[in-house]
This record gives sequence, structure tokens and C-alpha cells, in this order.
Amino acid sequence: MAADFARRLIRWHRQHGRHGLPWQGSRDPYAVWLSEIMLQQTQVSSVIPYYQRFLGRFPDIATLAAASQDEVLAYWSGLGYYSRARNLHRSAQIMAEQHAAEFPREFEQILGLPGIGRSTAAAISAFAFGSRRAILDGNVKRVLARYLAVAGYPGEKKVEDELWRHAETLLPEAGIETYTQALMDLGATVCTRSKPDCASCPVSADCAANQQVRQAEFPQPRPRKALPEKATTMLLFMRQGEIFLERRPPAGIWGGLWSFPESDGTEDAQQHAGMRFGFEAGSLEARPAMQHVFTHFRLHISPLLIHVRRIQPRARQQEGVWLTVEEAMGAAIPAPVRRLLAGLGKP
DNA sequence: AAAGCGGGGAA
DNA sequence: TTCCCAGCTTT
Repeated sequence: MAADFARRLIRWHRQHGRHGLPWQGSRDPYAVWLSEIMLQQTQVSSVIPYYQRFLGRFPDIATLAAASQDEVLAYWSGLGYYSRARNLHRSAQIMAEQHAAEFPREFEQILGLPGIGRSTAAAISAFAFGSRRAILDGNVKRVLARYLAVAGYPGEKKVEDELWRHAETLLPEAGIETYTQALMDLGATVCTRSKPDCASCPVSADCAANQQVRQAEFPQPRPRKALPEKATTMLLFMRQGEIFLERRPPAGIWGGLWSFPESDGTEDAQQHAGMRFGFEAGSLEARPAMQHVFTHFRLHISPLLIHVRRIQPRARQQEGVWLTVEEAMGAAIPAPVRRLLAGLGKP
């Protein structure tokens, strides 16, 4: 069974795998390493120009190690996840100092380099040295979860461990490079996250998810973490066609951006906020509620439009500014404030 | 607009 | 050990 899986993949790869990519055909571990790092969170088409430019400027470990971090980052600029570039640079310097600028062949030593985890170390070992090592990146997790109907969320340790065991078991005795490339290619082009093309899949006949027509159920998605909910009332003080904004503290949410004064929504707090600035409130008008989702919580915003009748002359205003809506739209304001301002024109 | 991604570093 | 984040893509 396991042998069939690998054999079919290898056979499939000849005709349907991705060929001719700039990093294929090279066994230079440096080139293989660079491509694997660039491909970690980035798709092939974006990587290609960066890979060629980077390799042109830093053709080997010694050159990379000798370069400044600034220049390395400049060549990475636009790819994102800049810690990858910093780790790449650090690794090159480690190799220059400790391994005579040679890329280590030993799996444990490769794994020990910064920015290289178990799967990346295995991919480099397989492609550069022909070592028989299992990989398990996001694509492979999806292929195996479906092929073997592995339940649970792969981000969970228990599930990931099970997938690693399967990955090891399915390894072929020979042809590790083609097999590894085929597995990656299958996940990227056939066994895709949505709408997998099972009709074109070389292992669909004994794929558990396909047999049960449950492709969409594997791998199980990350459990939805219930976001904490927070609520605030934004006070939109308005006077003579201008609105009042104050600058937020430099750190924290919307640090340094301009926003409306806030209150907890009680009448006392609203009055207090107005008094803080010396505003004498006229009519109040609740605006439509809205919400804004952050990475770690959901914020419910109740906007309250307050027409300011009079500003007490002694009032200090160095913490805030009065701007026309148009001026405010051009200022450094967070997205929800922008939406609120945009909605002010309409009733 | 939301979820995914491989490894590092914090908790 | 386990949890969370980065910064861009794809759906």
C-alpha cells in the first residue's frame, strides 16, 4: 500500500509535476536552502524573481555572510516575513565561521541552523543530498490528511504527530527527490485547499477522503477561537461643520493615530468627557453601531454625535484638534474612524 | 473579509 | 511544551 502511494506519485510527477523552476536541477545546497526558505510562506510565482535576484547578488554562503544585514533585507524587501532573511543571513555567518562556509550535510546540523525546522531540514536533505527524510509542510499535511482521512486540526500536536508518522511510513526506498517534489506538487496543483481535482489525482483510487466523498472535511480547519468582545462609545463632537479628534497614546491599539474621544457609554462618562475639553453639549444623536475586528478581540462601537453649543474659553485643547470632515479624512486615522466620518454625510 | 502558512520566541 | 505572531495570498 505504502509502496503504491510513492510509486504512483513518482510516475505522475514525470508528466504532471512542476518542472523547470529555477532552483530545480541544482544540487547546490545553498541554492536549495535559499529556495526552500523563500517558498516557506510564499508561492512559486512570487518567489522566482526574488530568487534570481538574490542569487545573482549573493551567489554563495561566503558572499551572503559577508554582506550587511541591511543589504540582505533590501534584496528580500517585498517578500514579507523578514525574519526569514535575518535567519538566512545569521545562518550564513554561522556556516562561514564554523563550517568553512560549507553547508552541513548532517541532518541534525542543518536542523540546528536558525530558520530551519524539521520539514525544511528534510527538504534540503532530500533535494541536496538525496537523504531519505520525510517532509510535512502545509500542502503535504492536506494531502495526507485526505489520503488517510486523518481527523482533527493539524495544528494540534497529537494530529501533527500522527501526520508525521504517516509521512515517514509512506517514504519510498528509492527516488526520494522525485517523490518529495511530487508530494509538494500534488498538494499545490491537484489536492488544493478548495475544489481538489481528484479526477487528475494519481492516488485518488485509494484516497480515503475521495472514497467517502469527504474531501472538504480534511484537514479539519482551525477551531474558531471565540474572540473576546469589547465595547466603547465614540463621542463625535461637532461644531460649525468641524469634528473633534484627539491623538491616541503612542503604544497600543491605533497608537499615535487620531481618533474620537471615548467613553464607557454611561451618561456621566459622556458629560465628563465633554467637560474635560470644556464643551457645552447641545443635542445628542446616536449613530448606527458598528464593529471592528482585531486579531485578538472584537470591538463594538456605539457612535454618539454631540453638537457642541459653546466652548468654554478657558478650555485647553492641546490634546485635540478641530477639523472639517474632509481634513480629517486626510489625517492618520484608523479604518473605523474613517468609516464613521464617511457616514456623517448621510443621515 | 477571513483563513492559511513554518518556524521562532514567549509564556 | 504549548501558544501566538508575522505579512502577504487566496478564496
